[in-house]
Amino acid sequence: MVLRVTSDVNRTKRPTMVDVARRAGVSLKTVSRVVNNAPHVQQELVDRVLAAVAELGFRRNHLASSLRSGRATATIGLLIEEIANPFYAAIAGVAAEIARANDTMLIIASSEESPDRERQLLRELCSRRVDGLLVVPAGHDHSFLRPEVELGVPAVFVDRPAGGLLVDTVLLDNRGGARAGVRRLLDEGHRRIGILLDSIGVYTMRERLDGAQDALAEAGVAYDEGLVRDGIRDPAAAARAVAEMLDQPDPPTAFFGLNNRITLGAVEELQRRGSDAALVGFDDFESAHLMPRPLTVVASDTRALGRIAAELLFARIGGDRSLPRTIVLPTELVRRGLPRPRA
Amino acid sequence: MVLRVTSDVNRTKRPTMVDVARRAGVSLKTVSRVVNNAPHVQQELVDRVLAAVAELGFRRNHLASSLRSGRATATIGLLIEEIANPFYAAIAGVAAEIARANDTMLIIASSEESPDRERQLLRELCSRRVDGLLVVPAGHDHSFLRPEVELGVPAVFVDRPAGGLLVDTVLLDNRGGARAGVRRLLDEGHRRIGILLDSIGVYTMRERLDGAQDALAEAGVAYDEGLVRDGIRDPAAAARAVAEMLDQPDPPTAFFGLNNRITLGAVEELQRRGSDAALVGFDDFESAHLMPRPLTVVASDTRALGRIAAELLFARIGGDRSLPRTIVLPTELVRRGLPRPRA
DNA sequence: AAGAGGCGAAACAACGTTGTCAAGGGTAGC
DNA sequence: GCTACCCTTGACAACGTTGTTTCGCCTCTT
Repeated sequence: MVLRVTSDVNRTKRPTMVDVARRAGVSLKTVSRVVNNAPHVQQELVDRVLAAVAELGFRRNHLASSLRSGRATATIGLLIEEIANPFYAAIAGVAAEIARANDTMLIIASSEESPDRERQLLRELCSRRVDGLLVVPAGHDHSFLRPEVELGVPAVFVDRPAGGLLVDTVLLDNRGGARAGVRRLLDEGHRRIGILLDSIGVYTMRERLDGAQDALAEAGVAYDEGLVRDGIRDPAAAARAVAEMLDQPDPPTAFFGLNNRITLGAVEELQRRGSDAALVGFDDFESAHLMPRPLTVVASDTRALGRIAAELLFARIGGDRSLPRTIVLPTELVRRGLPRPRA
Repeated sequence: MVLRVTSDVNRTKRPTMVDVARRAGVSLKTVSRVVNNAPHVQQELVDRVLAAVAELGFRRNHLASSLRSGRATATIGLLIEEIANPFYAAIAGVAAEIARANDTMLIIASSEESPDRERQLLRELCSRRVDGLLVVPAGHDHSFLRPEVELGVPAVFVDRPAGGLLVDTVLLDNRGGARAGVRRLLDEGHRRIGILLDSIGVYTMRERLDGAQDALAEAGVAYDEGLVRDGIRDPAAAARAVAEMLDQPDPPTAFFGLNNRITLGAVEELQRRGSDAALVGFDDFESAHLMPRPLTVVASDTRALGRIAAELLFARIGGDRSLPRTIVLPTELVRRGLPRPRA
């Protein structure tokens, strides 16, 4: 027998089942059985193998394992806009919990609102043979995913619908929520309502704007495009927009912020000025109840959104072959913020 | 030639390079070359192969690829406590950005403060042959990672040090920051300062408590254990603790919240009562400047924490073999919140 | 015109694991 | 005592890809 000097020197290569087998004096297949807790292995051999595994620091190569077995990779992909945004962080949080409950790892990718990047990332996820995809879409055409979906990779779209692809979808009642929010302002007597939105190109924003228009139409108030500001990406931009609108002749007496970051910026500016303009915002946020002024928010259960989507995905992974569903979650109008100090 | 009926029927199996090769009438290896943009392939064959790839919807199997080539998997693992917490979300956000800049995917796993789960998840990540690990540790013993680290899997610990393992570490100046925060309260004349912390078992909490004690000692103020509340996990618990302490005889005139969630709960309770007790909090948060009362926070650059750690990790992945480093980032005392309304 | 050299393409092996099958040995049933 | 069956173990092939080697052919050189 050739003396092998590599036992301690060859630290650069990871030990494989072959190494473990040699060390334990058993066959490769027996190692495989022990590592996978397969039955019908003598206790003594099990012990020898486990000892060798521990001594060598062997760790099964998950890549080789799932390549050979053709079984699932126990990985799902989550595509969102941006992790640091609390809305997506909440979705990612539940997705992680549910993935964990299903012994599955979670790959998170950020599209940063770019359809190109979205396509590239989804392709990359597929190439890693994820068992399923959770997607908050940035683009409007997802037909490029059709081959994958037909090949059996389940996908669930979250918060916004897919374009050109019939898949499970979980949405919020954006239109109804916005309608209720604006109606509240109208009920309070406001007739000039400033509307602040991120980007009209985004599905949720269009829906919310439609809902706002619904409420205006129902109340017989003319829709004034001069009161709508598009392209507001962050709180600072929202604050500037509010400032500009208030400085105009015949300024708005109320504002409707179409997402949480916009609302935050609007609160800031109104507070800075001591303005008593009313404010309703879409999306709840953790510290909304501590806002220094009364604030009505169109709240939705973000965790439920993520949970339902993830559960649906794992049902599909588990073999559910029923027709794709679209689920719409309700929103709720909630009064938040601190009571206004007496004048 | 045998007529193959499988072309459209066999939708259940994914096309492989062999299928593409057959379709394009070239060898397997030529397909591999085309897919990998290798040189020395006739343009005509390239076109035929690409056409076959498109027709079949072929996507390279990344598992097989990195198994065979032995190259990196272009994946890193990030272990944190909980994604939904803004602190970790910020870290995950930068980690994702930097991973993306390095054409790498990011697997995020949540330990939920459980050392057992932490060990299990890290092992699982290693078994997937990630190229590197970013770890916000939950446990205190990480010697189980030694075999992996010695085998060349780089690991960078973030926010808390590793136990029993010499690896790169990026920390905040917890002790110095807490010392500065408490000193501010002492300078303002406070002598009874309530201290609220999550868990003394957590490194950062111990450090911050030590820093608070430093400041007290320097000012010659006796450390009163009765003013310290441990085990405060969420804002509601913080609010309850503040309420209890204020209802005691000889209540604190100031509070020090040792993390953002605790501070949030304390703000809430102080505001509810209209108490004028002072408050300093460790950790900044997005809406801190909108808090309804003056609030001094020990702010640190969370994104920098994540960025430096991720950059260090990719330097290691890129081949940096220098000795492990420990980097401590400074904190800053910042006045936030709204000016107190005139009495 | 013949040899050298290089390029294009294919055949083959291998990555680390698991599914399949076969074989040896022991035991139970008749 | 012999067959049949099960338990245990191992040899071998295969998953889908890429590194290596080989081979043929074309071009360039002298």
